[in-house]
Amino acid sequence: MNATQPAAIRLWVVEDNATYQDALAFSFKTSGSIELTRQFFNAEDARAALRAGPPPDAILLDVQLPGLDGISAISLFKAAAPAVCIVILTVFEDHRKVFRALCAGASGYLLKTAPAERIAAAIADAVAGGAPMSPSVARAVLGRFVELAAPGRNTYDLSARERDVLELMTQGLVKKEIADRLTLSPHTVNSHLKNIYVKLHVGTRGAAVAKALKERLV
Amino acid sequence: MNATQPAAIRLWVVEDNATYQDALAFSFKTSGSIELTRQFFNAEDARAALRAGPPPDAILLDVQLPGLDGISAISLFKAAAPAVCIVILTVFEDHRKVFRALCAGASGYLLKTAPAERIAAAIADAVAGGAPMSPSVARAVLGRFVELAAPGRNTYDLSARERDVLELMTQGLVKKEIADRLTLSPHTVNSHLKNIYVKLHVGTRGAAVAKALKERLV
DNA sequence: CGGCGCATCACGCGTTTATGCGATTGAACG
DNA sequence: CGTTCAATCGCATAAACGCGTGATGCGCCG
Repeated sequence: MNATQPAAIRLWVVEDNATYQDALAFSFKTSGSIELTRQFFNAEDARAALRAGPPPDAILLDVQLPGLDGISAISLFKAAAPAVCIVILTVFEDHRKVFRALCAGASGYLLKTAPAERIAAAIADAVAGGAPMSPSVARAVLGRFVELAAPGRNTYDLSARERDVLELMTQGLVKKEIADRLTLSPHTVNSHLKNIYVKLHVGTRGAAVAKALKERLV
Repeated sequence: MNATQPAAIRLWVVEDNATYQDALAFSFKTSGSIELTRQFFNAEDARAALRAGPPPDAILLDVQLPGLDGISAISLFKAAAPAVCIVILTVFEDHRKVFRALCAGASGYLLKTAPAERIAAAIADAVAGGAPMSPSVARAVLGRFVELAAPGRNTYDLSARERDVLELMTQGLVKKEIADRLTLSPHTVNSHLKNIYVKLHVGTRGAAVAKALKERLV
């Protein structure tokens, strides 16, 4: 399909290595879908530019920078331009750094070992709502994710309906609201609550909510 | 570089839709780097084969299957062949399902909207140690990851004492118990509770506990 | 078929909570 | 030195809650 070409992605690059900057600029020139509108050699300048004028669609950001480091820069960039997609491009694969960058608001994390086409594709991916990462980075994130998100093994034999009720409890709803949300009588919700309390071995709403969230029952 | 061609990835596919199976088989035939060695139409047969013989390098697994569903199958596959890379390929984008699949041991998660080349690339990626995901899935995982890994920076200006009370609330204690634990009058606890509710913008104990735990305030 | 678990609904009682209205103290800050 | 604010305590009331004790219908399974 040769649809009308979509507007090119306006990209800024923040990278202190001039040679690498040039290489990137060259590869984007041939890519077509990405328009490299500005280049910076440190994060401060990029930040100032963000605050001064219209933001780009995406920023390709190195971590190792003179002065303000890349990871700290992420939050600042996001504060100045919340909608901008920040993709990290670095040689560092240190997991701590990776996680901090992502938590600070980065949309993607690439290693400089990635081929040029992959970098262009990743930027497009990030702007389109994805989260491009180099394979090893993705695997590390996934590993940590599983560690954090793995549901507790204790299911406490809650029925499906009881889980529904429990979930709404964790959203702070009161009995009547739960009843309305599930189209039930408040009496029925009462029954479910009682059963939940018995199964979770708790006696109060707060304890039930706490147990549910701590043990990831919902 | 035309190095000697690496050994093709031995792949099994578990997918109940015969037409889609054929389409996949065709696309892999043209890909070259992937050798589709076995095809199954349900998870039970695949599991039996895994237990019986040598495992493949990767398994492409649908979620919606007759009988044993794909997500439950992941753990079983992993138990039978820990080294195998499991890549989910499904139409479902339900986040709960995605997270459960990844926690169960899947290495990747693709939507069936992905183009054929992307699927082949993803399998190679997974075998090479990556974690291929469709953009929207990756973003959802990243979002949840940040939620879990990033301590909530919202402190809501809670005072030290209020945090004490909040923490005890998250342990399921009632007002009187909190008072005893902190050697306070129940009236004082009452005051703290009121202030906490105001600062957290909630109106009930359950909501306060939920917010505290979800946003890592304690 | 007959039990069993689940979901649904119902009532009542005593307790806890949420939320008004206060007050006094003491530390912090300009 | 006066103001501010957290921390402590007091009280009253209406609403929500916890908990016991029911009942009815439905589907499943041996």
